[in-house]
Amino acid sequence: MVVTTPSGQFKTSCPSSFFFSSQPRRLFRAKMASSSSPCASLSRNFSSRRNLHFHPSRNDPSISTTNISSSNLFRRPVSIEDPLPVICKRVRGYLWVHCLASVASVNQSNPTSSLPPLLIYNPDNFDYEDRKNTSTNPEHSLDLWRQESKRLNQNKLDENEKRRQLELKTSHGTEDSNKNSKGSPDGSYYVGQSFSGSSTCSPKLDTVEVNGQSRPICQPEVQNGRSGELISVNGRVNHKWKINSPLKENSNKDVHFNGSNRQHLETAEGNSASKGGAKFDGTQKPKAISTGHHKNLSRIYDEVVVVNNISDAQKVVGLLTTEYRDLVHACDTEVASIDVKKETPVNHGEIICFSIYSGETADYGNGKSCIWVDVLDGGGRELLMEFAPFFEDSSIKKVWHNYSFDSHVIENYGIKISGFHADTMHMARLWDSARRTEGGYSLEALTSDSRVMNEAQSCRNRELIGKISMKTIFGKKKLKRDGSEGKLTIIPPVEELQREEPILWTCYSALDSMSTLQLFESLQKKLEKMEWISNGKLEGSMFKFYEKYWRPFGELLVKLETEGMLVNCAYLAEIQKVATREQQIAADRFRKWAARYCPDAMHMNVGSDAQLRQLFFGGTLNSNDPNEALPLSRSFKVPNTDNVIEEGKKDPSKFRNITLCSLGVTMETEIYTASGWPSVSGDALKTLAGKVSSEYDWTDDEDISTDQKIKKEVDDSYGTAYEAFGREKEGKEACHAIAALCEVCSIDSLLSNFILPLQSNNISGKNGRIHCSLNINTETGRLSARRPNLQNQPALEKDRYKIRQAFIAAPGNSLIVADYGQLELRILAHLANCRSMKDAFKAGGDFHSRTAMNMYSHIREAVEKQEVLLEWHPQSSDDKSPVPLLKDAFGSERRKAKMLNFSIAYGKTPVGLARDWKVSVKEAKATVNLWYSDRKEVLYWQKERKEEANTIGSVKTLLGRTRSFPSLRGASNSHKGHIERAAINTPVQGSAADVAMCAMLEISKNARLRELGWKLLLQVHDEVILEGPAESAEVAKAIVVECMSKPFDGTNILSVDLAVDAKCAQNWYAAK
DNA sequence: ACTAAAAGCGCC
DNA sequence: AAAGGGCGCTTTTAGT
Repeated sequence: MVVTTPSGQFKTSCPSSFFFSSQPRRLFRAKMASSSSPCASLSRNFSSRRNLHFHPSRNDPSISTTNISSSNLFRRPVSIEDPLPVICKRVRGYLWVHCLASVASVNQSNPTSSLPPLLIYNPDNFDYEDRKNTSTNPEHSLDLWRQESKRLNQNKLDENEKRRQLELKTSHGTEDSNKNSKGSPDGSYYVGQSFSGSSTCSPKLDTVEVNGQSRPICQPEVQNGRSGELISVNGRVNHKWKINSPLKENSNKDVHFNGSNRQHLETAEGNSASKGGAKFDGTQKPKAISTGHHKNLSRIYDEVVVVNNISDAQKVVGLLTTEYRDLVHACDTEVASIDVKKETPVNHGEIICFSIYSGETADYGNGKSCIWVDVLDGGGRELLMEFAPFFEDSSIKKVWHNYSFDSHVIENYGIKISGFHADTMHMARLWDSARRTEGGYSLEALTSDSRVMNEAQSCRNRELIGKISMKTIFGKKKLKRDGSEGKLTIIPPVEELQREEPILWTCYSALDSMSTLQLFESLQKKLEKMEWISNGKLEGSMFKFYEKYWRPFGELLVKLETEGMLVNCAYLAEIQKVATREQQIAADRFRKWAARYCPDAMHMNVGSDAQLRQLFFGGTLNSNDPNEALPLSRSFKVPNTDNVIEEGKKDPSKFRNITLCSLGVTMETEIYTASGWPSVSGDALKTLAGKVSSEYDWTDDEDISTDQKIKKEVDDSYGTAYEAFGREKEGKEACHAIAALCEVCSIDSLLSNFILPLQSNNISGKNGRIHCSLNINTETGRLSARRPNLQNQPALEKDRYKIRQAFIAAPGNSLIVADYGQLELRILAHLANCRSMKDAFKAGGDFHSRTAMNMYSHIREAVEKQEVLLEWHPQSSDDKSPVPLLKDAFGSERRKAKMLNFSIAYGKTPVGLARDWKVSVKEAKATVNLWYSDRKEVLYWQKERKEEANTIGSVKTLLGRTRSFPSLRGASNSHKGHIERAAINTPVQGSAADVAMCAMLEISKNARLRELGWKLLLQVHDEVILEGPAESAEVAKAIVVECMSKPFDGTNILSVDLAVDAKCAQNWYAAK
């Protein structure tokens, strides 16, 4: 897409989202590149970079259509109600906007004839003259657009309906409608909502693998590492480390999974027999196996019963459900057609095979003990369904490694798994929560660790204990051009392996379930040897803990994931428009200002830290190493937005260099990054800007009211940039400009972290519900959420676009959002048995005010004399308290008290507080002492925990989970400090997690809630969200509050009450 | 072309 | 000598 002016020259500053600007001034035309895309209904791309400049993408490989992974996309269906057919994606920071070709295309020879003018508007540059000259007008073309999208949408719906019908007829799979026949080269063809997930078994039509980047085999128990050496620089703590990320360490480092993993089941029902037969008819010999691994692995084959036809399946299922029904069975699936890094397994992924291992005593034929079922080619679905009686039998014990994933994938076939017995990943976490830095929790890492496996019972293949990674077995070094081996390891797609290397693949896959069972046995023994002390009482072994809590909890979490949260995508699309517009305005403000000092700043990427750092702090020394300094000016490669033709070149190149110099004044900063460079974080920028508005328009002073408002602002609301720029108008302008920059950054963050990804298809299943994965994978026992992380959605005050409003209840339903009040502080009061805190909680009311009162005698006196009130609950809107409230009269004291309440549980030091409060360390220390003076028990308890960590090397939570600190020995002092703070915090945070877990179990156990149809959807540490019929919302709310207040089998074992606040509403925002 | 590191930011 | 715990995710940039 090329953006031109009427004269044919390229223009910049054409924001992407100004479809309906209220004050358009110039119309930009879009020139349609002739497209060979099969999806002619889409235009080429409009592109805009993160700095929201439009630029032509003609010859730009970085934004060419071919290298865009479809998974980068978010798509919006063209609906009748919402006719803007926008398909955006982010590629290396650039926002792409696709528009319908019929609308966006333009006749090149006569540009005015066919371009609908509303495509993209820029309010600053709209040319009224131009508009007059065109025969089209925005209103008219909007109608055209609506008609066109309606028509297209209808076509797609019809097509989809046909397909669905077809799928209902054919019982499994569909014809490969692969990437060649669908979609444009970038995979960005139109997909309506109804397109995805229309059949659990069907190939996903809305995704196309472009680069084969995705990981085809799915064991998403592996995740990024986090932990390591702590370094801190100028008052900032940073975790600088590289710790074994199991994923990278074991399987994915330098591994390239070749080819598409988007292929799927073939139709060919008739092939079933021949294919299956050909594979394992006994005439085929294993391929020559050279490596030791392969040799060992192939021995597994003697243990494996290959099931690839119905009658064999019936035979083994018969054994599983009768003779061997009382054994513990380990199960594992292998799944294709899913990108586990980006997609939820709910309504995604296809099983190509699975294995069941019941221990060596089982005999499924010829003495073979492991079942391996081929469900890839032909008849696979029927074969899988034969196993439903086994999977669905609640009395048959099944063990999994990362149950969540396998459960979802199997449930995609309509099988409701029951009989969950254990998840070895959770057991391993319970046994040792510190493996993140010691190998992780992947099946491979666990089963290859003799410390984990030494309790496994001996088995015939003793030397084979342990999973072997795909990389080890199937990885091949990619050959370089000269024939030598490259660094990159290539692994073919799993379907290919299953077809091309059937024996090795069978062994690999069967080994997973065999390893899982052995791992289970070993971990069970280990947990049985661990004492379980809950709230000071010996309760038995930690395996009992597992059975009582984490087994049902693990199962519950899967249910939550399956439910998912309903998201209002139309709303998100709306706020996206608003956010993009506001970001654009702010970005323009900043850029115009910056260009006065450094012309090239007009074209800079305000999303680039390096460029900002150069602009503001060019020449500044590195605070770690005074021998290093930022250069005075530096050149950056930016996309050639303006198609500037550089010297000696004919055509404009894709990129060009801009030179950023510093602004010419010395900016002071106290905030540095870990590596010693000046920070350009939001905090740092806000220090420069001060608390001033970003609205200031310094280019024209016509807006008097704004001007007056500015004048009223006192000087001290300006930040440090005011002084740096000479304390005059220039200084003020600098502050306003930097404030605008802050706004750009924060809006950008909201957009790219929340608004855009929430609209993506790959994290939602059918029905527009988002299914994040909830993991028990933290050191403290808290949950974490991924894909997407629903636990960090913007909270009330900061949620300027009310993103939580997008999380809604289904029609006729309502949400209940219930959260604990000061859960961690209550836990601390209980654990430390702190009189003062417990009294304050017993008294109720505003805890922080009460803390302030207890800290400061003058406040206490004021309260006693009834000069101020601790709290006031107005009965009506004009009901005012007779005397001032404490939080108003003694605001700063209460703020300090509140800050301390939260900080002390985390182990914050006086130095840190002094920095936050901008007071001396001495003063901060005095305040901290004031806090402790009334809470000696807390001080003592914290000291105990530190000693416990130092002597025993571990601490415990309320319900008796242990967190150990293996890295304690040989730790540096700063590392030791970190461990001690963690030792203080873990019992608090971990016990709070225990309470939240119990509350969820209590809620899920509640028969009444179940009858009423209420279901848990999500947990955010001290908050749970449920959805159910609106008519029973109030009843359900009361039950939820009851469950949460008495979460331990209907009682509260704590010595403090648990305060619960609950609300019902249609969306998450309203319910808080 | 792919990856890792660094920086930053969202939540409780 | 530094100085708040626990997470997940995105982006840019540099290195291979």
